[in-house]
Amino acid sequence: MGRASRGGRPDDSWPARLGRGRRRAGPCHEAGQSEPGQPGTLRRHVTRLSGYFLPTEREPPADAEALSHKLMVRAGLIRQVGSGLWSWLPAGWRVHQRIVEIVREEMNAIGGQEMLMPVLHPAEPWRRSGRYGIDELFKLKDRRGADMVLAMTHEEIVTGHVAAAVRSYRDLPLILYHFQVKERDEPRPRAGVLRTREFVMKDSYTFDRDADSLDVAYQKHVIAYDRMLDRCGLEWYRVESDVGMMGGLGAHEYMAPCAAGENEVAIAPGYAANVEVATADAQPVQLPHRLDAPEPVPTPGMTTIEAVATALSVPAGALLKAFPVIVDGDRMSLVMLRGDHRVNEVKLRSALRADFRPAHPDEVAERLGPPGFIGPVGAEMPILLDRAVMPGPYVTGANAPDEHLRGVEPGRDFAYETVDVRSVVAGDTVAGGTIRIEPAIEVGNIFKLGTRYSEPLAARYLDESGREQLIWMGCYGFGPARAAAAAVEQYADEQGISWPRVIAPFDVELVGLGRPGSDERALAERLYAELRETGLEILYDDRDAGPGEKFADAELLGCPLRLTVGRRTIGAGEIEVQVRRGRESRTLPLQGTAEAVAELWRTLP
RNA sequence: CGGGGCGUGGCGCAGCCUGGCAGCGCGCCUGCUUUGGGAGCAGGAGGUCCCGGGUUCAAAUCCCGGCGCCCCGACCA
Repeated sequence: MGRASRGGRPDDSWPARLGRGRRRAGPCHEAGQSEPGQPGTLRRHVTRLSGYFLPTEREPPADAEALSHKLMVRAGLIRQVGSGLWSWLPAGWRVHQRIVEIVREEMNAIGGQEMLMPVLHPAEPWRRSGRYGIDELFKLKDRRGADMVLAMTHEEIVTGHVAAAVRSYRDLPLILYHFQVKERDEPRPRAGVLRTREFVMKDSYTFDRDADSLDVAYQKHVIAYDRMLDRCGLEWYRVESDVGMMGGLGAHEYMAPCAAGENEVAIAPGYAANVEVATADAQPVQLPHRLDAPEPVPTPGMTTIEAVATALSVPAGALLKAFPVIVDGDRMSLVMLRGDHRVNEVKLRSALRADFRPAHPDEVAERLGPPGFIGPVGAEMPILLDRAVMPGPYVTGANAPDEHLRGVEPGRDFAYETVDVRSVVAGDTVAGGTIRIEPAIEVGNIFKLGTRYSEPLAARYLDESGREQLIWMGCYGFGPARAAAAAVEQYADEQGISWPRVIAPFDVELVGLGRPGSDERALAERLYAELRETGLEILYDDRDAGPGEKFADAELLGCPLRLTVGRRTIGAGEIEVQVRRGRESRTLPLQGTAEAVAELWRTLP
């Protein structure tokens, strides 16, 4: 890699920049024309808007809903090719590549070794790992009829390489990663680049001797991910997440809160978890007085919590909701939770340590009673009681038509096992702190795989005593496109995008007003040359267009600084600089403008 | 996979119900004017009306079939 000098960089804390000595695969083109830099210095971009492919639109596409979708299309960053399939136009790709470069640096910093694996795979390793049946996996045949797949991740392949090459504990640990396109036949692509069928992902894989060593690799990724998210300028949370169908030993997701997010995150001081797995203390509920024994009450036609609670003048939380499930296809269990709570199927699945489905109405009728009136008293099946149900008298179904029971007390009136299977809600508490729930987009995840892949793919090594051992693995994903979209969502305003400065397509947009050939334009040209000397990346709006159009386009694209060269200020020996975030303007003296701009840029968020 | 909606010039849309010259705004091209918040005047280019079939003297419009795209839900190693 031609690691060019970074002399003259305005920010040495950010060593690598787009467009410099990149030699990786992928369609990363230099933007605009290039001018030869001085020997040993950066190759600088000469990017004049008059010749740059940045098709902005005044109106968002009619079918766009999410803010990032609308703005990224309007700003000329992305264009749609098909459902969940997007092209990145030059300015958009610059953003993407800046994020990629940050991720690459942080991966290298923890000892990651970059490589590249193909997108097209033979089906065989996927059959071996047991993932060939996944619906989201694109499957195809080659001309000879051999089954092929388009990779959604690369566990099978990378594990195969390691299995073939690693013999000894001395070959471990390893951190291998690549940036590669992933293909997923998503049931429903949505929201621009937020959920697509094809996207670039950084995925890394760690290979270790044992669980403790895997912990170390995992912890390295926590550090790297924390840093890359910070550097990208995103607001983010690292949250506990579900280990999913793959099983696994632990997992976290990196979530960027934003309105278009598809996930819900429960956040309290010192706590953050995906709502799918979040645990919290429920808000208390006022229970009625106790009874010596359950007492039937007529509830004709009242099959909902609301109807029964209203009729009996008790809060919904004073009822117990019964959720009958069929576990592993045959056994029925009854899950009981407070009437004002909802079953969390992800948590229930892990509590059961088995797959389940809700029981059908006829199964309910046969084993318990009429649906809408079922309860735990007299039920001959395992009863799982959510831990938010405090001791006391509750109203439950009576397993008889049009009848409920009141004064039902867990333990006295039915036996149970305690589980934690409810979805937390805003207002619950964790260690005294109140939970709020925010939508968020998952930009990265880290996952302890254990031996999930090393076993079927026979990735083993010999330990010090010559015994064969399975390799312990972890996998770690990061989506630059989602990070970019999340940044758009988090910082956009009425005028458009407002990039964090390190991932902006350009550092500065220079707007030359006046007619081509005017004094302003001559000054703008001179300033353009000076600015480039500072190492900043400049987009120069040299179009023959009105000021309104130029300002609007600049604010839509969202570069952190906008310089305006116009008659109004040059008479006073000044030029105007606008900070995009907040849109506040100030003037800088014409003398030493470029250095002052670089100085200002360094202070931006 | 269930529900809803849409497909007409580059973008946003009207026209469809009630069949009869394919329109509007923005953008684009040329000229002149204009140059600190999407400017004005004049002239101009650009459309297999998603595709196929049917009905009809005549289909963007009615009928049948298909394809594509969006939204909600389900789903999302």
